[in-house]
Amino acid sequence: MNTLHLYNTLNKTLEPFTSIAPKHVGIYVCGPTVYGPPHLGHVRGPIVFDVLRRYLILQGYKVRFVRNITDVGHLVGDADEGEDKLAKQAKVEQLEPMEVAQTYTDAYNSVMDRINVMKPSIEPRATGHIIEQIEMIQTIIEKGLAYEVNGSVYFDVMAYSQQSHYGVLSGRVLEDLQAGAGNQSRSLEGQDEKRNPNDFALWKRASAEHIMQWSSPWGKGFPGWHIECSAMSARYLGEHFDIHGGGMDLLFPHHECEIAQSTAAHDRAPAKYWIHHNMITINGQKMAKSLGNGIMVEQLFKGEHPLLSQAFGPMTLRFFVLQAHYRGTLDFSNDALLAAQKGWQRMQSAFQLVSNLPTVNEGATLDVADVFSSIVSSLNDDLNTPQAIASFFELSRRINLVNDGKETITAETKTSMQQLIQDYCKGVLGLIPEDAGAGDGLSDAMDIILSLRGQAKADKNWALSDQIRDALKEKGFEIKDGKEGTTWNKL
RNA sequence: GGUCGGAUGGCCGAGUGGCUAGGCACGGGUCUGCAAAACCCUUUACAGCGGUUCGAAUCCGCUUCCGACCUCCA
Repeated sequence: MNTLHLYNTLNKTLEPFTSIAPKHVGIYVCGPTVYGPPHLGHVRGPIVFDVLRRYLILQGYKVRFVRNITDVGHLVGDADEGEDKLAKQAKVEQLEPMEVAQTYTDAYNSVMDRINVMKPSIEPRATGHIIEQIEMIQTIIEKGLAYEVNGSVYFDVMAYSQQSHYGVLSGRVLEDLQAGAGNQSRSLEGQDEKRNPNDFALWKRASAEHIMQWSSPWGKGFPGWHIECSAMSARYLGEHFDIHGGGMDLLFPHHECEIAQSTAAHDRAPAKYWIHHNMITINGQKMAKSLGNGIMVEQLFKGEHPLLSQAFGPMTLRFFVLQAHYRGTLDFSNDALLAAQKGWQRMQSAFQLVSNLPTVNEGATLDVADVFSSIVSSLNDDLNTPQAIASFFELSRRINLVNDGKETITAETKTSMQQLIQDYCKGVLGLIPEDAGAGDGLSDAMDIILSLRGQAKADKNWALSDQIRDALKEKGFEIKDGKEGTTWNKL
């Protein structure tokens, strides 16, 4: 494919991407609810949309990337129905809700930094946009598409569906929703206030013990579960913007409600493209607290989890995520992670060889034009990163062949190789070499150790040289003796 | 129950009418003090049963199994 195509959930088709405004793209991605430490499920979406953003930037677009922090709302399931998730956690920990939110926002962002996800252009918080949300609710009420009951405001789905299609995104039909088996046992608070079971809250009246609450035209309360994204995306990207992203689990009701609210308030659909990534599984099973198979990102980085045999670095994680297409499920397992780690290391060490590759003026035996075009067309095909990575392995193979003197390249081919690595691997995929100890003197210290070991080798003191190699390996440093000298890397 | 996805070799994971993706693991080899790396060779899979077709992992039907969502979730 010659141009970027994306699968638009709205139309269930692959569509060529064209921006609403020339050379500018607005992206809104649903961010985390910050009430717990980041787990593996938190990592996929950000990486996927980071690649999309980086690819658009490479193509010359100016991208405004908005990813919110949800620090209010969302009800707790289980026995604590109706209670605010953040408030609940706060009671447990005896902390201010905002303190909890801050702690986990920091934890989340620290993970984002480590896996090389670019910071959002704007990272708005729900609690910082109560006014915008209230104003939007008022607009919807004025249009006759929401109603107030006992200090709560509900979106009138039936009234809305008279003029617009409720269910455009999820393909859900109102009649089917009414049947809604499976959840009948869950009696939700305020259900009897609604005119119709499908109506959803825009604003909820807060009980006295509810910690997070704000004044509103309808009394003290807090915003509903979907309105924040509508209000903040409109504020920062406009009423109609390019791309809205999120996990498939948010498709219904969250995104469906967003579309309904925004359309009600602004008389137009909010986003042109809706992009949804699939979920992750652990050893083929859904990751869930009840199954006891949840893995926190920190546990992965430290190797501290019963399902993991060792620690896996941030780039291994990123590489692993990109080795699967974003719309398929991604299965985490120790074996799969080990495979990803090995593959990523091999690719990395090949890439390190490029700058020293010899070139010839004529009679070169290979080039990389085909690799270049296949990487570009893979990315254009709905961000097919696994295919792009396969091509990067082909590039690695060719680099190694040239390095071994079995094939030759021109200087132009070498430049192409460098461009591919710089612009596409580092730039778009965001896969950067994990530099072990740059700037902290580790590299210098290692040079000293390795030169001493080189001396031992020259003396044929194999016992000593092997001892040094083994000891370093135990500490996570791998030593490789090549023809051009000894190299090392951090495992 | 409703809606929507899946099932690919030992593991992960692309592809989607004819041309054995790729990674990891396994086995053999070259190289090497040994190891690692690198390179070469090797391993022909698409849940089952029917159908369409010159040809199907790819299209259609049925069956089995798995999963997601259906007002907590990334």
